[in-house]
Amino acid sequence: MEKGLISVDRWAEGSQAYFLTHLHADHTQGLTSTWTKAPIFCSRVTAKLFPFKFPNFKLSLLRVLDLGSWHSLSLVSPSTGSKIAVQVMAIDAHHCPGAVMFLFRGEFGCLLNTGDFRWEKNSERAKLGRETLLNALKDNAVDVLYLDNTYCNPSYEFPPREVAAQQVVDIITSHPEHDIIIGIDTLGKEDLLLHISNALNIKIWVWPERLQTMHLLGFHDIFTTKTSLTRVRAVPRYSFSIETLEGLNTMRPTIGIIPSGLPWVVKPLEGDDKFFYSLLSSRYSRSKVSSKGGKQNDKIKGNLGSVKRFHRYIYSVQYSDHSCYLEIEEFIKLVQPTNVKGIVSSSSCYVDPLYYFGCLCGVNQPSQRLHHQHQKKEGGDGVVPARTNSKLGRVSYTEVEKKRQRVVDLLGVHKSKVSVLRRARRGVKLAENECSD
DNA sequence: GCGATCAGAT
DNA sequence: CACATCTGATCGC
Repeated sequence: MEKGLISVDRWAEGSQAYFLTHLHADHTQGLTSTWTKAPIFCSRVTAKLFPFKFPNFKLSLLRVLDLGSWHSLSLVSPSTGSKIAVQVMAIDAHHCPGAVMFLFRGEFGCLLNTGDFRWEKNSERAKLGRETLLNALKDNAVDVLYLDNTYCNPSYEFPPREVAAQQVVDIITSHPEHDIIIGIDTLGKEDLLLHISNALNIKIWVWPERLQTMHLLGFHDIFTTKTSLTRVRAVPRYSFSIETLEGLNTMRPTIGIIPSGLPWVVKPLEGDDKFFYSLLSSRYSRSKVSSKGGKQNDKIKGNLGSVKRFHRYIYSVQYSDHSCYLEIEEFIKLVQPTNVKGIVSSSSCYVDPLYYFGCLCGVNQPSQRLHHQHQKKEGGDGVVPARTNSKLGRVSYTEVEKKRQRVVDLLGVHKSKVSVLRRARRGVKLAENECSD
């Protein structure tokens, strides 16, 4: 399939159909209320939330895809003018409300773009998703998997969300006299808040725009904007800081909980050496974290093993809407793609999924790998540009046959000119600062 | 002055 | 480091 037919979460000129996996800002940059380029395909829940984020958007351009069934669209080859039939299926991505993966098939082959996704093994919802995917893949081998590689490193381990949610509840119940604030984004982590509300039989405070979102999602009696009704408040994550907590504690005893798969980084403040540990990597988070309170802070009561209290007022709980490393591995084993490409493209921390999972993919069977590496040295045009993981001091790269290359260029990979330029600029900076590599 | 874009911070 | 998002500065009209 040629370039310029389809874009997933990319909004540059030149495609005939655009696909939106979910409504987080990093997947909609470039998309505006004045959009007229072409139809946008998304899930029903995303379509419902869409006008709230993009007021005055011309809604006739939105196309809802129901989950789990094939939809056909007919595109036109820009070069030959001939019709190209494309089928697409949206599959629950278990990320935030409305988030889906897109599975495409056509004469070009079969492509799967996960968007952002979480692939938990045991929840009922996850089992359903697994069945849907297996059924869809029954007759199709995935040529290229575009993968949410956010946590594509074995050091990223965290429990299922159900477990993490209970940890949050346990923290709250162990602070019966405290106000609680929880840092969240504009979308996502609703299940966590529902779990808290159910377990403790309380309402949860949210800020007014967030309440509107909750209402659009169909939650009507659980959330409130009246501070007096509850001691648990979900606040915007960007407003959540040590200073915020220090300030709140001058009024009432308050603790903060930050739910994230990432270890939370605290930078020491000048002249304040009371307590601060930098959790620079989850590698450390499993071993030692201690404040003046010592180990009792580390494990509060029984099941709170991965909960970190890294400040007297702040707890970090590993509640993540992205897949951990082992879940990514499970997913790749299930899909068995010929090739994998990461969709998280932030400059310096990109990990090529093939670095860890190449051996699970058709194109990198050991027997072929050596052959391809030899070819690479000769500079064949089937080479995908290499990415470096300088932290590991290793270079990872992918090799595909020419036939595959055309598919690679198709989906989810063409970036806007701006982002290319920006990345190039950052690349220059990096090169200046860390030229040792 | 306004919207779009970018750097920087949380 | 990054998650996803905000603020404030700058750019182009």
